[in-house]
Amino acid sequence: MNDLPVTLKDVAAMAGVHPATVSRALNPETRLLVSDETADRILAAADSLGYRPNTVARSLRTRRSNTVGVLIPDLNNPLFPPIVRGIEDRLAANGYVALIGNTDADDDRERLVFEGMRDRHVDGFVFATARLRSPLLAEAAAAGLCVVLVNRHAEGYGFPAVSVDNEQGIAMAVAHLAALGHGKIAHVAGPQDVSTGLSRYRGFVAAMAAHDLAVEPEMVAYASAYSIEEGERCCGELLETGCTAIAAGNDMLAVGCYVALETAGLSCPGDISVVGFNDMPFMDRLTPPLTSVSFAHYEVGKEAGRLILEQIARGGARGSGGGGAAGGAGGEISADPQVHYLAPELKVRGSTGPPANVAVGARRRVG
Amino acid sequence: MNDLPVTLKDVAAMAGVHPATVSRALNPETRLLVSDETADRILAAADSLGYRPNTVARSLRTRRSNTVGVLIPDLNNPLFPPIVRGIEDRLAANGYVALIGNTDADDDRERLVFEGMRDRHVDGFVFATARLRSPLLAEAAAAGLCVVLVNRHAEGYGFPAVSVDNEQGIAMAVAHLAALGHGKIAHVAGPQDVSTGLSRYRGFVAAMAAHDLAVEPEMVAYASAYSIEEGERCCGELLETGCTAIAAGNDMLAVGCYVALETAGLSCPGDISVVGFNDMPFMDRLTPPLTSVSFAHYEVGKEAGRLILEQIARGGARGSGGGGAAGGAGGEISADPQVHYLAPELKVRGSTGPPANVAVGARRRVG
DNA sequence: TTGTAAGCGTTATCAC
DNA sequence: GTGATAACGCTTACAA
Repeated sequence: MNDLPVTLKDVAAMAGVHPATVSRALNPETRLLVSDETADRILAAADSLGYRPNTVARSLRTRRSNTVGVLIPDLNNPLFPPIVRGIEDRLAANGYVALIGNTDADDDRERLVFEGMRDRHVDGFVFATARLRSPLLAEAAAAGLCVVLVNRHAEGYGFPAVSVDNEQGIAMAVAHLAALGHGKIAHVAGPQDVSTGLSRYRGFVAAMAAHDLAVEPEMVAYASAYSIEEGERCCGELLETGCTAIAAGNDMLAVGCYVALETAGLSCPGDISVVGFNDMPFMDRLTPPLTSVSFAHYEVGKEAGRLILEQIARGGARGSGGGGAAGGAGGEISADPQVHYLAPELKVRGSTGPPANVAVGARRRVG
Repeated sequence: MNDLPVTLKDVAAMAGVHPATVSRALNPETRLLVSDETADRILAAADSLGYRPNTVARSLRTRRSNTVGVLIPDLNNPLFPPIVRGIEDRLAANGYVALIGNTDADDDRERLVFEGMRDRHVDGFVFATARLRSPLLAEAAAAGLCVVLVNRHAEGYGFPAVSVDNEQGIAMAVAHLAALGHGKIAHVAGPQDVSTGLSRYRGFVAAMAAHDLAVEPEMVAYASAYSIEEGERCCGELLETGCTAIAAGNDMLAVGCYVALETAGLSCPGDISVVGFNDMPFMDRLTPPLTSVSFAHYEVGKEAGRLILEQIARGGARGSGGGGAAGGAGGEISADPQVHYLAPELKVRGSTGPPANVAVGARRRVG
C-alpha cells in the first residue's frame, strides 16, 4: 500500500547493518568485502522489501550513467532499425541502454542531439551519421569521449568503426552487371563527404577499370543525399547517357531510380538494370525485387555495441587503441587501423538482367 | 585545456553570488525571483564558462528524469519507426527523451524492459505493446504510473490511448472489396487478445453484415502473431474456402498472404485480392503495391507524446482524467472515454481488383 | 532579492 | 568485515 521507494537505508535498517554495508553486499564488485553471513541477511532483506537501486543517485556518485548515445540520420530509413537493435541488444547484456537521436542529416540538429546527450552524461557515443570530416567528431576526440562509428567511418579521429567493405561490395555489383553483358554501366554516387559515398564511388571506378570498362564522366551522377528524390533526379540525368545498367550508391537511391524509370516509361530490368546497396528490409519485395549488396545489419550493430562497451570499460578513448601499427600485419584497407570490415554479399534478384540488345539476341536464339 | 565539468559553484564564484542564486537565475521557473541585474551577471558567467547543468544531479533532487519509456514490439516492424519519431519529436520539444525498449511480443521481456525503465526512473511510459488484459498495466495502474497507450488500447485500466479507428478502417476495406464485386471475402484475423486484432475482427463481421454478406466460420483464420509466417499459414487455410478476397488484420499478415499465394501459384489480384491494414512504409512498392488501410503514424506518435507529457505535468495519472462522462457528449466508440481515435483512409493500389469470374465477364464485354 | 542549510540515494575513503 | 562520514551537483524551504 505504501508506494514510497525503498532505499539502501531501509534495507540497512531491516538487516541491522549500516547502509554502506548494504551497498557493498549488493554490488557485485564489492560483494567479496562482506561476510557471507551478513550478505545473506542483506540480500534477504533487500528482496523482501523489493529494493531496487536508484540508478540516478548511483550515476551522480559514480559519474557513470550506463547509457550510450546513438546518433542516426533517421529511424525511418529501414537500414537503421536492425543496426539499432543490434546495438541495444548488446548494450542490454551489460546493463546499458541506448539513447536514440535522429539528426535528419542536418549538422545543427546533430550538434543539438549530441549536446543533449552530453548533458545527460552518456558514457559513450555511437555515430551512424559521421561525415569524413566532422567538427563534432574532432571535438569529441579532443574531449576524449568514447566514440564508435557505425556504417560510416571518418578520417583521422582515431575512432573505431564498423562497416561493410564498400569497395568489395560495389565491385560485386559491377562484376555481376558485367557478367550479364553490360558495358555501359552508370553510377548514382552517394554524398562524397561521407565514407560510404566516397568508398563506393572509388570502388565503382576501380571495378570498372578491372573489367576494362570505361567510366565517362557523365556516367556518374552525384546525389546530395541518400534519398529517393535524389535517386530519381540522378537517374533522370543518367538516362541521357545510353547506359544499360545503374549501380546505385544505396537502396534509397535505387528506389529513386525505379521512380525515374517508371516516369520515363522504361522497364526494369528490361530497359535498365538497377543494383542497390545495403539490402534493406523489404527490398526483396519491391517491384521488381531489388538486386542489392547485402550485409548483416544486426551484426554490425552488435559489434558497434561491443566496441563502445569495451572502450567505456577501458575508461575512455584515451585508454589504448587509436594508433600506429597495432592492427595486425598489413593488408588493412584503410589508413585507420581500427575499421572493422564485414564481408558483403550480393543478393541477385529481379532488377538485373541482360542488356536490351543482348536480351533480344537471346530471345532470337530461344524462340 | 581543462576538462573538468563546470558546476553551479564555479558559475557562482565567477558571478560573486551563492550557488542557490545561480540555480534560480538559470531555471526558467524561478528566474523571476532574482534581479535582472544579477541574473545578467550570472548568465554571462555561465556561458563564458560554458556551464551545462548536470541533469543527473537535477534528477536526483527533483525526482524527475525528463525521460519517458517507450515499449514497442520490434523496431524492425516498419510501423513503429514513424510512431517512435513522432513520440521523440514531441518529447524533445519539452526537453524530454525517450528510452526505447523492444519486447518482441514476449511477456517476460516486456516485464524486464519495464522494470529496467522503472529503475531508471522514467517519468512515464508509452506502451505500444498492450494486450487487452495485461498484468503489467494493472500493476502500472495500481502504482499510479503515468501511462499512455499507442496504437493499441487495453480494457479498464483508465489509461489514455491513441489509435486509428479500427472498425471504420476494416469497414472501408470490406466496402471496397464489395464494390469490386467480391462476395466471398475472408479475414486473416490478428491476435484476439490485443485490441487491434479484436476490433478489426469485430469490424469485419459488422461490415460484412452491413453488406448482407455471409461470414462462414471457416472464412476467418486466426493468426497467433502479426508476422509474415502467420499470414502465410492463415492464407493457406483460407485458400480452401473458395474466397476471392482477403482482408488481412495488418500489413505483415497481408505480406504473408502474398507469400502463400506465390507458393500456391495464384496471382494477386487476378485470383485473389488482398487488403492490408496500417499502410506501413514501402507497402506502396510491393509486388503488387498493397491496398491498405492507412493512417498518420507520425501523428499518432506525436499525440501520444503530447498526452504523456500532459499526464506527467499533471503530476501523475492520479491527477484527473480517467473517469466518468468527461469525454464529451456520447458517441464514444469504446467504454473507455480516453481513447483518441484517428480517422483511417483506404489507399487503393494494385492488390485489389474484381473477382476472377467478374473479371472474365468484363473482359468479354471489352474484347 | 539573496544567502543558508539540508538533503535527494548512492558510493568511496577513511577509521575501527 | 563493518561503521562513520563526506561528497557527487543540484534544488528548495526557510531565514535574513
